[in-house]
Amino acid sequence: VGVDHESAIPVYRQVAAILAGRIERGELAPGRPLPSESTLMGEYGISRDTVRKAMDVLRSDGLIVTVQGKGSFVKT
Amino acid sequence: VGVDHESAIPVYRQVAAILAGRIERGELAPGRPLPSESTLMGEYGISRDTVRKAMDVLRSDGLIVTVQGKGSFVKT
DNA sequence: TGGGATTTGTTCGTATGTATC
DNA sequence: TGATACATACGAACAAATCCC
Repeated sequence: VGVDHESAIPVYRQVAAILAGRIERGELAPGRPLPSESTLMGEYGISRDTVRKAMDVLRSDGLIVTVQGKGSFVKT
Repeated sequence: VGVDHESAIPVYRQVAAILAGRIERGELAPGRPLPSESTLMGEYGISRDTVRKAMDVLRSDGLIVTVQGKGSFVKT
């Protein structure tokens, strides 16, 4: 599963949708950490800024919580 | 020798070039430790993030090796 | 055995600038 | 004009490895 830089859908929304799907399917279970920003940058070949924007969406949707120095976690 | 924050050359690349020069001249000899990240932060008035980016360059160029808890050393 | 100091490793928080569309 | 995306740079917090006493 990758991102499409040609798509009309912004990359950060594509990544947010991908991660939301992984959460919905339980692939990323409640309480578990998401991949780090650095890992996601590598996985999808995108900048940290874009990763963070995707995380902002998930946080706004109440799917994750983020802790400085620790990581982002699927909401329980 | 200092860094120029106004230069078009990123600070981390300037620092990498400075350290590379010190290695080339033998001022930092093979096997010897480089100054710690903390020391370099003070010497050049830059953040740890920037110091580490400079180290990344030197490591990629095969000039140094880094060991957690010990330091970075000029490659022998 | 244990604890403290030092050092590097990893993570998120924030701001600025540039380029593109 | 505004949204998107990348790069740079500074902070801050926590973790892990090493060393020494």
